[in-house]
Amino acid sequence: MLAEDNSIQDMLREKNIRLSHQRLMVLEYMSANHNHPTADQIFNGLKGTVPSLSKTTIYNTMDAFLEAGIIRPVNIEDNEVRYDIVTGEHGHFKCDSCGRIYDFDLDLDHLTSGQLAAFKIDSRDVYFRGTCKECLKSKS
Amino acid sequence: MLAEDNSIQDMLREKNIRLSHQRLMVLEYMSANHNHPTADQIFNGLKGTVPSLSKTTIYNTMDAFLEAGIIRPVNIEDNEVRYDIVTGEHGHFKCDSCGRIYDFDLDLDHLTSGQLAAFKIDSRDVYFRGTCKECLKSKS
DNA sequence: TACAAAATTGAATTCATTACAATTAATAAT
DNA sequence: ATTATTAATTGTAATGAATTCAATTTTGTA
Ligand SMILES: [Mn+2]
Ligand SMILES: [Mn+2]
Ligand SMILES: [Zn+2]
Ligand SMILES: [Zn+2]
Repeated sequence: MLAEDNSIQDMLREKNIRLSHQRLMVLEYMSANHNHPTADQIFNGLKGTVPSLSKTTIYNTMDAFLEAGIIRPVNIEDNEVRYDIVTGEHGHFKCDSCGRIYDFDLDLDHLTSGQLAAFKIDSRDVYFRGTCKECLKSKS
Repeated sequence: MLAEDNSIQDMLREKNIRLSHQRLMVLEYMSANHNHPTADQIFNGLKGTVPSLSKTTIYNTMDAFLEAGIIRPVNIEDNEVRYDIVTGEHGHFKCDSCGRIYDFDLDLDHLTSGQLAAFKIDSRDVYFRGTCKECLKSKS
C-alpha cells in the first residue's frame, strides 16, 4: 500500500511532474485499472473519493502524463480518446460486440518495408477490430 | 473522361448503391484526391461545382461507401475522421510537422502473435507518427 | 509562516458529428 | 411520358468530447 504510493510519487518526481492529490489519484487509478479508460471513466471512477474533482483536471493531468511519457493514447475509437498506462510496444483489439479492448503482443520490426527508412518515427500504433473469443462463443 | 465516369457508376451499381449526382461527385473527388480527405475537405472541394451540397450529405455518403467497402476510415487523428479510397492493406504515417499522411506497404501476416487466434478480425490498422523525410531535410 | 509559481475548478465555448423532418430526386410501374 | 413509390438531400438543431479562460486554491521553497 505505502510502497505503491511511494512508487507512484517517485514516478512523478522522476518526470519532474509536481505532486498533487489529483495527479496521484489519477495515476493510482490508471495503475489499478488497465482497461484503457476514457477521461470520463477516470473522472467517474474518482469523483466519489475526490469530490472536488473537475473533468478539466483529468484532461490537464492526461496531457501532463502524455507529455512525460507515463501513459500513451489509444485512438481505436473515433469519438473518444482512451489512455494506457502500459507504454511498452503492443497492439490493441477492440471487440465490436462487447466493446472490450484487448492487448496483444506484436513484432513491429518485421512489419515495415524500407519506405520509411528516411522518416523519423515517434510512435507506432496497431489497431485491430472484430469479435472476441468470448463473444464468438456466446453467439454459437 | 467518359470511361472514368462509367467506371465510377459501375462501382456504385455493383455495390447496390443508388446513383445520385452527389454520390458520383464525391466518388470522383475521392478517385482524384488520394490524400485521405476529411468530410470537411470533401465538402469544401465540391461545394463550388455542387452549390446545393450539404455537409450532412457528405457524412451520409461516406457512411454508405464505408458500409459497401468502397472506402475505409483513417483514424490517425483523434479529432476527425479521414477517408481512404484505397482499401487494400497498407499503413499510414502522419507527419506531425507538415500534417501530410503517407501510405506505406506492410506485411501484417508476420505481425501477430497467436494470441488472437480464436478472434474474428474484421479490420487491421497501422498508424505511425513522426517527422517525414521532407520536413527533416528542411530543418537541417 | 509567507511568497511565487503552478495546478485546480467550473462555466462558457468550440467543433466534428448526428438526429430529424421537410423537400427533392431517382427508380419502377402504368 | 406521367405517376407513384421509395430513397436521398438539405438545413437546422442537438449532441458530446475536448478546449479556453479567469478566478481560486494548492504546491514547493525560502
Ligand atoms: Mn494496452
Ligand atoms: Mn491510405
Ligand atoms: Zn467481445
Ligand atoms: Zn512533413
